[in-house]
Amino acid sequence: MKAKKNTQALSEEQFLKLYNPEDYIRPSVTTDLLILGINKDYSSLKVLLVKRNEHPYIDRWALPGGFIQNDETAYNAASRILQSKTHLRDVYLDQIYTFTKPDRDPRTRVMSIAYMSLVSEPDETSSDDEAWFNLKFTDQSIELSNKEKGIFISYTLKKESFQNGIVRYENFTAALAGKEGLAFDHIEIVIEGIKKLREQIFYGNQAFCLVEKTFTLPELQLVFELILNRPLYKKSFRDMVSEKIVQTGNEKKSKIAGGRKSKEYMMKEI
Amino acid sequence: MKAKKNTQALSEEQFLKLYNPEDYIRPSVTTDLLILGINKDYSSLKVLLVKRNEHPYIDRWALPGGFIQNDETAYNAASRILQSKTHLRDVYLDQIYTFTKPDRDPRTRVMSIAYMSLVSEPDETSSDDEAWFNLKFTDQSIELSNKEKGIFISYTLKKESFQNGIVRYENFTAALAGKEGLAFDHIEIVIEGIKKLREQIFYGNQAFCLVEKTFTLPELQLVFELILNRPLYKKSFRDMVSEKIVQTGNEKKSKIAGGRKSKEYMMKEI
DNA sequence: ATAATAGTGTCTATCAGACATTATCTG
DNA sequence: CAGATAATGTCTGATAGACACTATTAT
Repeated sequence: MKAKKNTQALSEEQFLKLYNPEDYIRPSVTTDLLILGINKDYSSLKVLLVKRNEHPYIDRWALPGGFIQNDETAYNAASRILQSKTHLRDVYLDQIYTFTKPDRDPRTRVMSIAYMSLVSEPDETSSDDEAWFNLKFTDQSIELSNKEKGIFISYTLKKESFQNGIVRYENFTAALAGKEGLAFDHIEIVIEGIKKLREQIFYGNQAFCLVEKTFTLPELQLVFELILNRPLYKKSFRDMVSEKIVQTGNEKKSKIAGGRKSKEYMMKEI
Repeated sequence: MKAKKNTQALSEEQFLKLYNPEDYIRPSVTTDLLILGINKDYSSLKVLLVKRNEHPYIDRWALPGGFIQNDETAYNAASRILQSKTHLRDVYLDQIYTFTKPDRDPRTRVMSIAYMSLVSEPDETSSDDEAWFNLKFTDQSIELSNKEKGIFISYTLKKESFQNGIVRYENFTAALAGKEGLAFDHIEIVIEGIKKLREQIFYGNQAFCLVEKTFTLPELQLVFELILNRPLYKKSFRDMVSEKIVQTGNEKKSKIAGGRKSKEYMMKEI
């Protein structure tokens, strides 16, 4: 089969020798990471942002990201960047979507393959150009805030109806509400990532990535509620997760004064 | 804000002038299309394949695809390629996944942003290098066949368990069973596309893209069953779709002799 | 009439939503 | 004990699975 000639009577070997990648458009390709975690006191969803120290969008906050190297898959690149930021291994990491608007980067054509990572116990990195932000995602707005740095990034959301063939989508469109927003189109990555996580959280086991190895059901429920941004009924929630978990035998004291001890659980190994 | 200088004391304007895209890795980026349709007699799921007339994988069947041009989004490129193949407009077209293995193309680094399109009434294109193939996707195998051309492409599937952080995936891995398979990693695109379609079919309206504007419920049920590759209970199915459809008032005769006439339906406009 | 297909009726098990009750802990 | 939190009980309504039955057509 290798001997097969093409229309110019070239074998595959000859063809590959003559092939010049410069004949085709070659954009830069990056991967950007939506790294999510939960506050230690389960009061807020958190997202890791970095402050850009270079043009374009210099001094703006952005999702961590970087160019994909020659010998890497997009996943490998995302994994490398994730490790350089969090020093964590074997962490949940999944492709969200690929963003390709021609003008999304003013330098040159840059496409971005976005990944989402879910980590437990975000350690309090306290560098100047890297920080965990509180993330609040409602039907009306997205707010990213960091109290220590006094930064409050805010977008208002409009639900817009898109038509794809005969299928109608309800999609969020973000409009910057405050003075300065995230760099590039990173707010769209946040939106797509949260949307995907909300779709999957009931069927997959993503929530278990955001709690510690052992957890109580009130804690796990808070994780679900933070992601979905709505309260869940305690009994229904417990019924729903009951066959995914197993008791450790231990009990945990509630963080706040008063109240009964919680039973401790682990994810059930199949 | 434009006046802000970077570490080399360059303004954004100066920086962009000096910025050289050649300093970074720039792969070629294509989009490949999984274009699905249903046989006129609702007996088989169909996929549009093209025969490659150039190295690499010359003479192999492949998903239609092409390079993304300078001024296009990936969606625009997919839409352009789709129209050149099917001459259809306003058709369902959605991003599936981006494939980035460094060696997936022997020419050079080529990433592919895969899209899925759903069309009704595949017209019988009967050219030498473009044809609709029957697609059968079971838990054990994927078979792509075209009787007129005497082509039967077959892969056996293994369910493999992948671990992503704490989340375990059941994923299909394809191994070529026949003599020649699809070009490149296109079988993976088929797998990812069908997987995504199966996940969405009950919640979205994708099935309506595969039938004609008016349809009967036995027809619509066949579409679901072909995609899911399992039988559905008639009554449950009808209850499930009942609030998405509306009667036209017409009746349609069954294609085969004998049997009661079916009522005709349309998708309900919201 | 018979076979084939279309369309309904109904029972069951499951499960999310909703709310009430019991259990346990701190001060 | 009061107040707070954890855990469980129970009712309802919706729905998927399963099967049975009725209705309409062609031969």
